[in-house]
Amino acid sequence: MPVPIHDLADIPFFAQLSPAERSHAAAVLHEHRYQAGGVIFLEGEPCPGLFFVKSGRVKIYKVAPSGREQVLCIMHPRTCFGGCPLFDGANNPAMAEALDPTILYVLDRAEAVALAERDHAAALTLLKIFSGRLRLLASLVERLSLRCVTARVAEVLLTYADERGLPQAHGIEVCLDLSQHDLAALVGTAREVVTRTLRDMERKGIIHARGRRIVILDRERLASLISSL
Amino acid sequence: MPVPIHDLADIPFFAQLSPAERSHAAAVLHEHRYQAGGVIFLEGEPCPGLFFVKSGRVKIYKVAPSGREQVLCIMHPRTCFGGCPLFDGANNPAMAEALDPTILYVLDRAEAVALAERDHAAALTLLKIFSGRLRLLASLVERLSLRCVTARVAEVLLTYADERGLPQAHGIEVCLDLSQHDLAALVGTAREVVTRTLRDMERKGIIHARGRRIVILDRERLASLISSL
DNA sequence: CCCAATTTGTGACTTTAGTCCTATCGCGAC
DNA sequence: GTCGCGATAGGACTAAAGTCACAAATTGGG
Repeated sequence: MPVPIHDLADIPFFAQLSPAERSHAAAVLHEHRYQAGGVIFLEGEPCPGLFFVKSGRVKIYKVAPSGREQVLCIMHPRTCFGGCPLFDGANNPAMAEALDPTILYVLDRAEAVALAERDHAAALTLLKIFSGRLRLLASLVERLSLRCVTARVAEVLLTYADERGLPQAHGIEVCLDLSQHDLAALVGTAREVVTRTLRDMERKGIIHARGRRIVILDRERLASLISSL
Repeated sequence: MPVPIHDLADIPFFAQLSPAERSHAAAVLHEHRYQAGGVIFLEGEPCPGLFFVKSGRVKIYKVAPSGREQVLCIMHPRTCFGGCPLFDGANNPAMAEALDPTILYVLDRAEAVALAERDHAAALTLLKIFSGRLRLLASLVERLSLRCVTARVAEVLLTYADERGLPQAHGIEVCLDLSQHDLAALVGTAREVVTRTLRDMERKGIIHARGRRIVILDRERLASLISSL
């Protein structure tokens, strides 16, 4: 399954490659499709390669024996994941699952390693990507350890509002496009606790939740919750 | 303050450089000394460069407004830290503080970036290092989110036992060389909780704690605590 | 050796968050 | 429409962890 070159241009990692490398990549990439909920890989398995999200979203997460999940990161289109096992030689550190119907481009393990070893610019790009990822995980650790559930939920809402919020009559409308189960896994708590937290915010007039769409009525108060407790 | 070249040979990052790059590094490195408790850098500051631990240990951590700390990582001799801001362009994601009297070698920000851009092997080495760091943080997130305090303490004890434990008459002796305050920050809880957890394990005959030295009496039972709750 | 400062140990209490269970809602398939 | 299923709401209870206050022990300087 060869991948059209022009489809690679909008993925930053490929955009940055030399034209020669880019067309070589296009020739060796594989396209994979998943339906929502489809498993991409499991923790502990050897990593098949470097994954790029063409469309859809991918949830990278850990699972406890009890079944509780903790999301590490949700990968959006144009981003890549699955790189760390290629360089530290170990297996997948977490699970990956499609949140939406998703199309991924996969660069085989051997091809990806060879590319990083052959192309200095590609290696530097990966270094940048990994740096950002480290920062993200560090801040996740901070939130989990040092902030209460309310603060964590508030932060997710505000982050999404800033990135994707639609200004509206009564406030900013955010569409998380996550079930409460996934939202709970994202903030590291149980589903019921998220329900209660959202209800609470609604009762206080801070947000108005209708299904997956949430309208932020009082941005100030929501922001102040981030530092609560 | 030039650094003797032979002092660099035992730091993996430098060992892997070409002799020319290594001697250039030696010429531009700065040596910094800190006493125990000395602040190396603060979260949010611009990062001055890439740090290498010659001797001593460095605690990388986040602080809450309340003063509670969460350790991300304790850096031992021969390891490096402070790299991520060099490549993602942002500021320090966390604090760094010496746990012991510590000697660091510092490669200026500009020198470090230039080295990674000039020397492909150095970039790949950093990629390996960052990969390991990502895995470490991911597992920290997992522990914080999905495991109880007892399990987290048990895991730290066993990890140290495997890395540094001295076989002894009644079990394996571990010297954490951490105050309970730092141990609490390492597992992400309050000091009192760590005290109680250790006392509990002692009462059950799993460990015997005398000051900072802990003897693991029943490895099996300690290991089984890791999956508790 | 002794004092001050830090570290450790403990009890009592509060708060937060997790669990269990049941009810209701809402959407899609048919 | 309506049946059924998964998602959401919510009440009641439990358990884990955080907090506070203070006592005891240890350590390292002088």
